[in-house]
Amino acid sequence: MAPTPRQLAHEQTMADILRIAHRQLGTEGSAGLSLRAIARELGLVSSAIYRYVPSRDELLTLLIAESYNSFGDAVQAAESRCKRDDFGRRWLALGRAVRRWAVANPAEWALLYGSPVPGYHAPPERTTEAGSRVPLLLLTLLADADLKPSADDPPMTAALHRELERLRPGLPGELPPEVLGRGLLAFSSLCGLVSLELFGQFTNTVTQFAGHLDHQLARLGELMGLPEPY
Amino acid sequence: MAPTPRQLAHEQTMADILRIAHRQLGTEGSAGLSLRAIARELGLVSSAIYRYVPSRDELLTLLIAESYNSFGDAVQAAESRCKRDDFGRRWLALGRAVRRWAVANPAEWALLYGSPVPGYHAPPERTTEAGSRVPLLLLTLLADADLKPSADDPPMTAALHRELERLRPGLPGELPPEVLGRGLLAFSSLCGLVSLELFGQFTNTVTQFAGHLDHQLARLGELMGLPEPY
DNA sequence: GCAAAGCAAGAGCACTGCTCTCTATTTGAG
DNA sequence: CTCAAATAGAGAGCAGTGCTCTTGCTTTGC
Repeated sequence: MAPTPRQLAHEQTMADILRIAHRQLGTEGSAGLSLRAIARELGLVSSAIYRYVPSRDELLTLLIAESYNSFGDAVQAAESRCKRDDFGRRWLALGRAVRRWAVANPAEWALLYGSPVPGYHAPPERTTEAGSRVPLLLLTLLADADLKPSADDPPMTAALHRELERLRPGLPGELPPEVLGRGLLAFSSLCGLVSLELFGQFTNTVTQFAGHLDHQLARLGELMGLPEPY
Repeated sequence: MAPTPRQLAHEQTMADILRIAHRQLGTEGSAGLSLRAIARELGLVSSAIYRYVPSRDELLTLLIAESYNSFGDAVQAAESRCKRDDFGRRWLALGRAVRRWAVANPAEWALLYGSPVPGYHAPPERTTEAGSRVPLLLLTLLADADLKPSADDPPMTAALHRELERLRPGLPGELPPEVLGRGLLAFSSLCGLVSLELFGQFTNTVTQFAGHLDHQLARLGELMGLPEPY
């Protein structure tokens, strides 16, 4: 069962392709991702690249899955370093890690949370699981915190509840819909904050106050009912 | 000073180009925007299109500016139909209008608030003004509401304050930084909500609870300190 | 040892943005 | 009214893209 030299070479080339693709993504953006350019850089003729990657769309799917996991790893690592019962700090660490990863990998962030690549739609069965990792971290945190919905919060439909259960039959199922709604709002807000900073609406403006991300995270934590981590 | 037939024809062709470009944007996405396809549809040879549009990037800039104004018009119209002193309702109307426009023009929304078109960066002098219209509506609303910052809110740097004054020396200059921070947070959240719904993260999940956009808007309004519009 | 599988090369198709030259038409000034 | 200048369009062409097909060469596994 030892891998043959040929298999090793194949894996190596495959890794090279992904490495170059990630770099291209950073310099040229998702639409500038060119199979021919990758082949050229590898010293291959353009058609040979199709021995490794069946199509450009497939390469994009690979990059998306890889990025989702890199993103999930980074956020999970940061969040898991906090004391489990310090819910405010866990949220703060999560938010900071999200932004840190996005700033370090802007092209990948655009791939995951920006507008979809035109003409291409990622096959859900290969991306939703990895893509749900970070949202699930937040939902787990909310379940751990065992928050009570405020009395005057209007209840949400059970449809969303079921959708989340289908996604992961574990902890989130026990979340009251109101808490869940606030959690998803906080996550959307976080994505919006990071995207506006990265994609440069307002030029400096948002960049400025995103430097004060901690304040915004505190406000969102308060919105979710989490205790201040100070 | 009467426009010659030639000028009229030129304007007509120009309008046709933009119309077709918008349609292409909707069906193919921003990267699928093809000058050659537009020329073909107009019955022109591919090179003739450059009599009207100097380059593909320039066409994108035109589309962006047009979209920003269409967006600003829609939101402004909705917001201005509210009683001026009903601040909660003005926010609700603004948020609903933002989502309504985005759902009606998803490709344009992606152009404005999605990831930037790769290899292209919009010249700020031609887009930031139109792009600031909707954020300014919210800032004006906050200034009108004359909100007091909560005592325990940490102050933000004056740099952001100055940036906003430079942008529009009018009302926003009088906003306390804390109120401004909460307003920008609410706007970012709104963008995040709409983007997550449109770009299909979570598939149905977010779509579900974005149907309950009013609840989320109420939470954000509460976060800004606006009164409930009920 | 040899057939089978796998890798790479090369040519080629259809498409893109964009530039160049050339022609027919319209315009505006004398 | 005339005639040069400005303009719209046509056509060819360059460099790039994704992708397919056929053709060799090399390694693999029986």
